[in-house]
Amino acid sequence: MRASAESNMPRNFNYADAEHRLYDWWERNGWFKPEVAGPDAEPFVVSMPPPNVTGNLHLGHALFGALEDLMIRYERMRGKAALWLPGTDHAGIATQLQVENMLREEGVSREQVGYEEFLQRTWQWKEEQGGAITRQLRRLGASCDWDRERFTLDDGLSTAVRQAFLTLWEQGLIYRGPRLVNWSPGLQTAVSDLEVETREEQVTLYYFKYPLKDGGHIPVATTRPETILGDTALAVNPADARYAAYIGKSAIVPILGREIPVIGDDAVDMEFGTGALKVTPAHDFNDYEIAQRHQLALINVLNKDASMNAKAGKYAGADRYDCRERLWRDMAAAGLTIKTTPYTTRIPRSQRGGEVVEPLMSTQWYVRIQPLAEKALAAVRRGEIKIVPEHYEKVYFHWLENIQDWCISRQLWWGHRIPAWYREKDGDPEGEIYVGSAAPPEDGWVMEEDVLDTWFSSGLWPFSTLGWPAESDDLQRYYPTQVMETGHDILFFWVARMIMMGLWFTDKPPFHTVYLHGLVRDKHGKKFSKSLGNVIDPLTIVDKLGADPLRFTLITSGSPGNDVNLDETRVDHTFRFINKVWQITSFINMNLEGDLELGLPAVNELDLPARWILSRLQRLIANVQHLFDIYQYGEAGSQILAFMWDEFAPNYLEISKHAMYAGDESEKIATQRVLVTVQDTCLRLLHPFMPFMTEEAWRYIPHDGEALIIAAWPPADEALIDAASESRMNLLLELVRELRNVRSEYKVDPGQRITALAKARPAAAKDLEKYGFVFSRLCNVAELQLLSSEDPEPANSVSIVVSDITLYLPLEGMLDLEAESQRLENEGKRLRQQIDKTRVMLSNDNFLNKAPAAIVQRERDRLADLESAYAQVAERLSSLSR
RNA sequence: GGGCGAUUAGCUCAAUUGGAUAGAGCGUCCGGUUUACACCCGGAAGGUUAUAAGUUCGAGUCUUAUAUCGCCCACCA
Repeated sequence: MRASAESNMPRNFNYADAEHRLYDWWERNGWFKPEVAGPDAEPFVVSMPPPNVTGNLHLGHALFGALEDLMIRYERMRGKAALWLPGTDHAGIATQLQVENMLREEGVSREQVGYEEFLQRTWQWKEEQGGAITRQLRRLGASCDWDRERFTLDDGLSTAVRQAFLTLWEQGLIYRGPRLVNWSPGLQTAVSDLEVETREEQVTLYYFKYPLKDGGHIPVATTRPETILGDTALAVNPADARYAAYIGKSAIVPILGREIPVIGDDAVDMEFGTGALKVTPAHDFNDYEIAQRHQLALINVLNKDASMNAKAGKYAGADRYDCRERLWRDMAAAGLTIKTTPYTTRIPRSQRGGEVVEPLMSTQWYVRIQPLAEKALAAVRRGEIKIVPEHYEKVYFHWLENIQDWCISRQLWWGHRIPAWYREKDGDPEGEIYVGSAAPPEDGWVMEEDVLDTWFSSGLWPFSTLGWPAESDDLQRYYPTQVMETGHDILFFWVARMIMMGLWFTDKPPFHTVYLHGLVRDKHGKKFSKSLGNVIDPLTIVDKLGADPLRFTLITSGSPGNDVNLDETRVDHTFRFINKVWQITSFINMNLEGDLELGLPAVNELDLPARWILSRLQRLIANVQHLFDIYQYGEAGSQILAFMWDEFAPNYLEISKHAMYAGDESEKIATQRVLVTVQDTCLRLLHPFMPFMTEEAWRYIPHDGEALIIAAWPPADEALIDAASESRMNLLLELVRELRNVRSEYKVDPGQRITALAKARPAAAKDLEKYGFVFSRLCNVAELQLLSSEDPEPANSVSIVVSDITLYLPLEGMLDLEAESQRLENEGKRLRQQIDKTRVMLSNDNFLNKAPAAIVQRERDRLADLESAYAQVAERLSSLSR
């Protein structure tokens, strides 16, 4: 078919104008929707990791946006029903904190405004702020199906959450009970193990005397003296000769005077501290286990805000740290203290807010996770789900093999209320529990106030967003999804839980591949932080340079699973690459007139440069395809860039000017068709990386189809791979390189058109004769004259030797015989070294027998070339010295 | 204490069935208003691929050890 291109192409790509225009155009035409591919198309579905609904776009979002949009656009071009399903997360703690901060600025607390009002304010905040993150994703070019956008607290997802909870409850996999939990005193909620981060910190280790009832004492060390008030035993190792005799005796809790037993337990490390351990089961996980073994009492001495409670005696009401100081002073006064030493240990802090978390007894809801974990382990072990990069599978296995029951209740207001009701029985207000999708009809039932961990709803995301538990059309067509692309930091939080819940509720792996990306850091590998002042706002980059440069840079700056260090000079460089692609398009555009037949001329109508560039193009397509298949998008992008910037633009474009300006009509058209084909292919390959510029540029070359976004992904055409043309052309390009080099070395005025004389064997001579214009275009050689082998060597010339070709550049007046001899000698030495090396290799029987034939042949060819070149250099040297 | 990853040019990074002279960008130096592009073009310098041993015809790539850095997991008070 024939097609024409739009004319009047602007000199530069105006991203600011084009980005909005194109995005609207794409969306208006329904091209983000999977339906564009037709009902029989194979689906390709990615569930977007839902960002915090009130969040703002940061580079982490930009990275996942760039990667997922790349995958989606690629599969869309391959004809799949590509669905990128977007959405946002209510993000329980994070959002609640934001609203609480807002209230604090108004001078009120959450408790003061009350539950109903607080929820209303939070919804209002969500409505006001909730659009920001999705608007920002649009600016990146994210081709999501916005009609299918979901929110973890919307009605459908709330139904899914209740259904999941009820099912697990009915299966006996949810239980409620008092346990020691990680308690966040500031947030006043339980948090899961995963939400606690421990970091080494400098603290004090307090040594003191634990008085014994019968007199004397046992020395003990602790980092948290206030927990002494909750001690219910003193433990020593039965094998410890110092203390074994005291087992069975009683000790007296300092200040409080409570009597507690001295017990023996292997868990006590004789080497550490004093070798004796105070046991506080209500405030220490380790002690809790000891208490279970010895049936010790639990005494909780902390309130929910981490102040001391009535059990702490005279310290009741004091903050935990005040109590620590006061108690220590009092103990010192009583002669019970020994010493304090500085000590480095890991302190547990809340991931949100960073306050020190306290182990505290409280009643919480748990998921008995073992059965779910086993399915999730099996799915990855059997290869039904693959993790990229693969080494994360080990991490995944280790976590799931050692998984603890999941505390799913949170004492927050913003979230999914746990569908449970309590009724008073025998004086216990929670004596009866009812779990169901709605309140029981009778009077007297009070709904559970706790909400579910945000990750409970996120865990259902791949199928809840498609309509589950209803057997909706979308669920049938688009579930299971294909790739889960997300950060490795939420492998446990989210990915593992999606796998567990997906397998449990739908009996299918929710996706077949997990692609993990790393953290985006600054150019020196430092985490972005406000205090360091190194934060880079992706939208500032988008405003300044456009979305395409940011996307391409993020994708090509790292490899899967590894952190991405973002160097802003690379964004600038990509910006220039985008301009380069635009300029190539512009060149082609201005060298077309009217219609052009699309596709390539017959191979026998193609000249050497055309065969060469098309062969290179096919190799590029094949490489990119392979790299996409193994998720190496960064390398794929770099290869496209290298092809366009280092081969197509500087060489083929320049060479094509010959046919374009000096060729006959058929040469001209053939060349135009090659140019258009190569550029069309490159734009298609680049589209998933930089959708805006490529879409806009595509309009300016003749093309078939309405839009690049829905154009077909190019297949590699093996028939066009032409190794012979590549090596013939490489010879010419190598000569060009050498020529430029010599010109530069001899400081020949770049504007000066020089003459070159050549001696070559017949085959190469033919190419030199026919394609002499290559030298004219690429290194300003006005004329290339072929000499016969009988011709004398031109006097006063510099010579260039490549393979079996010698070029002579008569540089009258510039030639320094001494320097030229030196140059040739160096060249000869270099060749000699390589010849020796290659000969050694080729005389090694092991190499000849074991290396693949193609490799051996390559070395033989290389040796022939090197020897031929060496002979010419040697001859040239001897004639210079005559 | 266990596990994982990284270590390549001054800086930031590539190099995926092991195969030619280890590539880019930024920075540095030299030279250019060549009608697609100064958001450009040409040239140059810069590397014992952390160290040591091993496997192999051949190692940046595979194995082992060491060093340094980073991350994850774990109940030494």
